[in-house]
Amino acid sequence: MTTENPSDRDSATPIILDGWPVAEIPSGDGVYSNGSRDGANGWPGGGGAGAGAGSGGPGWGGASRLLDGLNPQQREAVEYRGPALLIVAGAGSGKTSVLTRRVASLIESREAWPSQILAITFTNKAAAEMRERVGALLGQGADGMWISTFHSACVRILRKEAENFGFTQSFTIYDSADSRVLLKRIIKELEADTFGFTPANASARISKLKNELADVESFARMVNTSDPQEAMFLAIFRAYTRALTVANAFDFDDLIGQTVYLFRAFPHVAAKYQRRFRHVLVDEYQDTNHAQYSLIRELTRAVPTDMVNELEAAGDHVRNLRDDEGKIPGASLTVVGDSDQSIYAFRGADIRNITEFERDFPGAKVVLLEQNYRSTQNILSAANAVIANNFDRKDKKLWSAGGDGDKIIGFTGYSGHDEAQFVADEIEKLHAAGMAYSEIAVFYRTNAQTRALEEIFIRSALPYRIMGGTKFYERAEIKDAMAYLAAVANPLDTLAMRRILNTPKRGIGPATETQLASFAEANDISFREALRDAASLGLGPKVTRAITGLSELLDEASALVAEGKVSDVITLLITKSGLVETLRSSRDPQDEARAENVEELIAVTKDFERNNPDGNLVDFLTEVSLVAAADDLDDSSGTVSLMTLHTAKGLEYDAVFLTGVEEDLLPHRMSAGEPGGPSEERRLFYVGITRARKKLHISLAMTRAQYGETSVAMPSRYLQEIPAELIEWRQSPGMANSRGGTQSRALNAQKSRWGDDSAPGLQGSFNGKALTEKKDWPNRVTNQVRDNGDLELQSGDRIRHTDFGEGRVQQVTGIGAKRIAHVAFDSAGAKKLLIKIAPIEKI
DNA sequence: TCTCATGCGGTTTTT
DNA sequence: CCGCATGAGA
Repeated sequence: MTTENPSDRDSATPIILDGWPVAEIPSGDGVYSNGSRDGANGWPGGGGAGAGAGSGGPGWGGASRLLDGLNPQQREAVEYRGPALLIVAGAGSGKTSVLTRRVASLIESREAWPSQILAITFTNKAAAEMRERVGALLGQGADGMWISTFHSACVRILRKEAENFGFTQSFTIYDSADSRVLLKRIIKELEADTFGFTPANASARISKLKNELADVESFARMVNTSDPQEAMFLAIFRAYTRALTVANAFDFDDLIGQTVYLFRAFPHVAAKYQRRFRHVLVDEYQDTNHAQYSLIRELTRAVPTDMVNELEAAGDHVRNLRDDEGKIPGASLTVVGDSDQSIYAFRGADIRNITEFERDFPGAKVVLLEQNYRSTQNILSAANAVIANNFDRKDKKLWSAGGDGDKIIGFTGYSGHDEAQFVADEIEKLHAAGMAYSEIAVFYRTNAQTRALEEIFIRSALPYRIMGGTKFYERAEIKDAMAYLAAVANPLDTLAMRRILNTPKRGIGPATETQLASFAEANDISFREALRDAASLGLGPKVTRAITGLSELLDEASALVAEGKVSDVITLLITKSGLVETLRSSRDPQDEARAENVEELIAVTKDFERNNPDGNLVDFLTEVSLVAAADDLDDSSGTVSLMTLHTAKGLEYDAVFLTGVEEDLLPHRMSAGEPGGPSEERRLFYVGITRARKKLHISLAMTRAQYGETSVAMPSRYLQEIPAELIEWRQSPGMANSRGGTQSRALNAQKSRWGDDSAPGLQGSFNGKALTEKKDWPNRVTNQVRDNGDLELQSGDRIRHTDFGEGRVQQVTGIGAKRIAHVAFDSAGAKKLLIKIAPIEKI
């Protein structure tokens, strides 16, 4: 990930402990230990108002700077000192600002060294932003802090400590796709598919167990093995766990779970980190799962006296950290979160971690941030009204001093394309009125919804980018190239080895692969060594040559690793393996782009080298494994951003389009069965609403295409939870329906939901007839992509568009394939069209 | 062993 | 609709 700055990494890669500034604290210099200021050794018990702002005012110069422009609650959140602090931060309440200033104030007041601070965020993007903002406040003073995600913090610890429990520090990290490949093989071997197991559901179940910190052994103890299906699952879980261990690999969930295990099994290891981190801060606490919660608990545990003595005997400076009893008190914990924005329960996030924080950490202080600095009051009122429908939540109301602002704009399209056209048109209007594209975002529930949006956007020549779509690193050819690297870095990584075995095709088929695997098994050697011994397997000469050739290439590459540059290693691998060459000479036209992608990877490694001069191959692999969808958000690109509601969390835009607000989509059909499903979906809607600063658009469609079929869609139940006076419907569900023609209401339409007291114009529900009348829709958009070749247009030309009818070209801009016609249509108004693919003809 | 054709199933969100 | 698995033929 891009979040680790070089100096940060430096201290981690070699020996972590020795590099820590804390070891260099001159003894007797009590200023930097907790002991010097009020309430360190024995925290002022229980939620005391004393510790922060009031008592003994700050004696350092920069403090007021850090408090500038903060409201009283925010100030308190920055200044409070105590063992535990919960900041309940509503959407847009300035929590990042509070968090960064809190960190800065700890440093500036010399209450802590940077190295004593651990700040954990959920995404690399958030970590990067936080690091940047802390850096802006402190400059070099921020160096040495750990500001990272749960996962990268754990990787760092695990790499350092792996040898303690049977792994080597060059372990591979399996992402969810890797896990599924592995499970696929296991399920096939065990013939577990007959019990209904699939890689997806097995992986989900294992992940759930690991999030609860269960391992195979504990699971085996509680499972009912007389149930054959359960017995089978246990077998899968066993095989999976064993495969990971043998491959010297961790999956995503292991990164957290194994770190907790490490701390619990090896108290002296835990003590190092407990001693080091005196201030632990956790962002998005409502999204932590049990494993993450446990990790935090372990990290903030006190170090018992005898363990401190041990540390001291080993040469650590611990005296300043001891309390009266000689132990090192637990680190101070600050968590920030908002239970209304908890949207990851499906992934094991436990909302109780935040709702029961005060019970977990007795004496914890709670600060509430309710003033919103982001959105207009209308948007906030809608958000408040929606979220109020979730029961069992603490009442909390966002408010703004910024005025009501514009009404929310509602629109109902006849189809997903129609809806997309509305979005595109509105964006053009906003842009024409001076709003930058980069300040506009379009949200949707599922990735599948991007298709219609993309089609229309391309045609309308709207610059857009999809955040977290098919990611670069998920492409097969990139995974192939990465597998070569993984195989070199971790020779035990059988999964990677098998992946590259016949990629590119070198005549090593499944039969040979199985032979190699059983040869390895029988002789108790690794797959890698089996490759080396291929000659003794008695295979055909051609196959044997292919195998030894690959084996030698890997050897050559590992020799190169020692000399350094990752880019040289990857270059060697992808050229000598023939990976690029094969793609280049393929007659599949898509392979050309794939070859370019693989070569792009070289550029990526060079970037990495520039940013991490001391980074090695393992560091590079780690970085790549942990990059996530939300991380490559680059706001400077000047494009409209498209993303799922989940990706949207934590971001904000001037104008937001919330699309597909329909039953079965939001709330999603799949959520209906889950216990907290509908509430979580509502929170997702709430998150979407609260991303908007000034303009919020909510749209839906009457029919939606899915899996190639169109089906009738119903307005989302959440729509009617927004007070009618806050929405201005450009085209309400009722209006959209009536325009379609006859008003025969379907018998099963839910009339009561759309009673007169909700939005006006909503009474008419969708009817089944819409489908058959589809061809008459005025805004209908065909979904075939066409190519107009070198169609020449100039201003003054008349054209005909399949959807918009006839119009006159006003202007032509752009060059080549990106030529854009600005057209004034006779009835549809002004549009911009990408000439190459727009469904138009000259008349 | 590789390539092509056909049929089937699946589908939420992601560190 | 799309990707993937499966099976036949080269």
